[in-house]
Amino acid sequence: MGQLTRGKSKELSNTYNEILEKIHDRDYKLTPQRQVILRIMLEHGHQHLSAEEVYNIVKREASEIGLATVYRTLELLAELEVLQKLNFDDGRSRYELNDREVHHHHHLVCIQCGRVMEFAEDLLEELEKKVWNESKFLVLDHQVKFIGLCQECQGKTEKDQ
Amino acid sequence: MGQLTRGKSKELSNTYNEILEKIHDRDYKLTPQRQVILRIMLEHGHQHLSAEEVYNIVKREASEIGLATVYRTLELLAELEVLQKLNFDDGRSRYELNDREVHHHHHLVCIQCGRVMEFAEDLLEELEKKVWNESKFLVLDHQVKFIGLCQECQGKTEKDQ
DNA sequence: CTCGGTGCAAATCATTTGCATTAGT
DNA sequence: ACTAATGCAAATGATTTGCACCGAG
Repeated sequence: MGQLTRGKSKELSNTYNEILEKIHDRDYKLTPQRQVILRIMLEHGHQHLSAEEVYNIVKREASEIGLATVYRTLELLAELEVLQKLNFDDGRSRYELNDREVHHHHHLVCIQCGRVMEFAEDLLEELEKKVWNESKFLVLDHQVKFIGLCQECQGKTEKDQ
Repeated sequence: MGQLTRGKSKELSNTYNEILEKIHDRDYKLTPQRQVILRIMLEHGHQHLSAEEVYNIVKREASEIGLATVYRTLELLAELEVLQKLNFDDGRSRYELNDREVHHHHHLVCIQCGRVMEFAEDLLEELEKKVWNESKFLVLDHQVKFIGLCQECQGKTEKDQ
């Protein structure tokens, strides 16, 4: 949230204004719908929202935006690398803010309660380097998902259920 | 990786017969459909097949199995940890053999041509340990996906297309 | 003024499900 | 025999798309 103003900054942009600028640079139009959805994603960026969830938040907070537009806008923001599209095998895509500071983290998906937690990014650079050295695949991004049992559910499985 | 023979061995099983036994142990019926699909997955286990692709192979090689049964069987085999369910954001789930020897590897997904390559499993144990130490989340499995450009497509993007 | 963007409804498409029939055990 | 498993076909549910209208540049 600091107001950094100087510096060329990395490819990823994250402040509201930087993103608006990015939209403009790519000759996309700055519609009120896009602004609303972007604002909501900036506010709820860590919540792994699905298109429908975004749609509902919009309906509650602002007036209303067509569901199709929500889909199209989320897709657009993912293409702009503002959002990251995620899949937790619950039958719908989810989006999270691609935060420059936090970069992305790993996801811990509990098979019992379905909750998704986060785990600070770590150790992947070394692996990416290795991928490049051994296969010449140019890594632009990565997603790491751990499937298992969260602390609460570990207790449960032994006794109940 | 070594041929450990003693000990209780890990949970994963992989030979045709071991899997049949596992099906039997869990009181699932050993139907010809399940045997056919299992055989096909053992033969094409590295190909990230979708349900529909399995369905077509069945139709070509053996007689025919209902698509719904293919879905149900793949789901069953995933539950038995014989298969791993994967998602490469192409709108359908894919399945790959959960090979005990190779364990699973990371996936390199090319954003240009869509091809999916594999990369030997590595370095994740350390990270899993860290996850446990810091968050007490019990990791049972993981999936690592690298998104980027394969060697061929790196050339293309600079000139063509 | 001109297109790209939006909203709606209809279309798609993967996956799931109800149910009568079949077949492992 | 007793159920679980199968195979349809119909239902579901997320996502996409066609198209008339609207509004950002």
